[in-house]
Amino acid sequence: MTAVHPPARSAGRQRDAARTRAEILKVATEEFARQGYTGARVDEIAARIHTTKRMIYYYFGSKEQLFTAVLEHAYAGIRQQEQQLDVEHLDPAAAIRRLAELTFDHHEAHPDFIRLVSIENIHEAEHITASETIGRLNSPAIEVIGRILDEGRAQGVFTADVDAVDLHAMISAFCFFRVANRHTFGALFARDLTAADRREYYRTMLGDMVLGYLTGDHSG
Amino acid sequence: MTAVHPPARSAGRQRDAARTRAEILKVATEEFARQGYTGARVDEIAARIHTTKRMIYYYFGSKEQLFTAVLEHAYAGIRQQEQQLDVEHLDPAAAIRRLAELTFDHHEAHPDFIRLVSIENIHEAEHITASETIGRLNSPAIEVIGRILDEGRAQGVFTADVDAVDLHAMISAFCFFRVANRHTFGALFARDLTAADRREYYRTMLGDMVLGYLTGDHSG
DNA sequence: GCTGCAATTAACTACCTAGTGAGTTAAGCC
DNA sequence: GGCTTAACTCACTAGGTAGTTAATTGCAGC
Repeated sequence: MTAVHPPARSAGRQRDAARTRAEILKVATEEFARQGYTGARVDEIAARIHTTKRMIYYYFGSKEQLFTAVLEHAYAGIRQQEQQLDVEHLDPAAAIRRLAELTFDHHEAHPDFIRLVSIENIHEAEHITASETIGRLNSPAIEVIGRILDEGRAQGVFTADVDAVDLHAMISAFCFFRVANRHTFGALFARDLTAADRREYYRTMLGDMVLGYLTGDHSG
Repeated sequence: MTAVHPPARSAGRQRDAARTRAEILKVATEEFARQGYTGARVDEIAARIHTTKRMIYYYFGSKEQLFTAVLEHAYAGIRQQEQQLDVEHLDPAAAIRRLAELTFDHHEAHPDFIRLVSIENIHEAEHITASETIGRLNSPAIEVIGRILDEGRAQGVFTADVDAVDLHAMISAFCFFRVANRHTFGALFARDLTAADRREYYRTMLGDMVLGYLTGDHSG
């Protein structure tokens, strides 16, 4: 908490541990998201924020630990956003649709997060698994979905045999695929899943899909 | 000379261009799927089939071209399998469910393909885009879905405003996510999306979801 | 059995890359 | 001002890494 930052000195950066650490984390997030874990270069991260590679090892210990810190930070951001979910004042169908749309918007707004998750899956979630903090965070979204499902079933509008985690998977699958696989899908089928003028269409499609499932006929 | 080496004509593998090329492609597929494009090692691919790195450059020119060849080969395999789709003798609802289930089964049976597609998306589909052959292959699945949709609408059972490509995206999203993201999803929500004893449940869920969407109420 | 060429081998190059050893400088404290 | 230490810099290592040069060998056609 430096009250006054004197103007930058000619040689070397100002000494500000918190800022340096935060900058490393931010640029590392971009680099890992862009290049993948193996493709990211520690030197490049250092160069982009005008520090040295040595500082990265000073603060994070290793490339692996840096990547783990990046993932932890990214997931913490998501969970924080989920805390602000406010859909339970709606009727169950509207609440689920709204929640799905918020997931949809979130994925679209954070493509780098999507890339990080894809990359972490290529590595079979080894960093997340090793992380102390990520697993402990429980997901507000799951709890919200659980309560909406209970209410919807109590009212008799939801007929599907599904729990909150699997419904979350269904919603995430649609939102994630649309962003993560847009490049290959676009190349193969000549359709841009993230085109601005189709955005509302897909948002509605998602809600219709989830509600179609929850309220549909399940006799076979 | 090499009295110590009893079998084989002492030094070197047998000369068989087709076999060598095929082996390179097969092992390269595994390596790229496991390690990602940047993480894969040309030396390692060569070592695993007891040839030299030079042969890889002899047959494929560069690491990038090798990866492109791997993608081309993988996609060709898929399209070939799609040729054998035989669902149009069923009524539209059953046909769509069956087709979705075949996609589901295919994704589950080919996790390495899923990984390759994830990896190629990290690279923004640059290799697929550069490929001469992949784009030309048109997708039998899209055409089959298109005909089923037409028939379903003609019969009045399908009400959703969707075309074949977007419906294919919906089905793929569910199947792809379940395999591709199973590691992070499992670590975060303690649920194994690919557990054998939940397989039928998810298969049914997919069909219910797609048919719930196609036959559901779309008034909002 | 010789010859031309495709297939294969081995030994390189030139650069990259994660990680480190060890010293230097600024800031807070007395 | 002098001391302490966190924050920072610089130069280095040791092993990897894609790609190459050039020589060799087996096989098909003659």
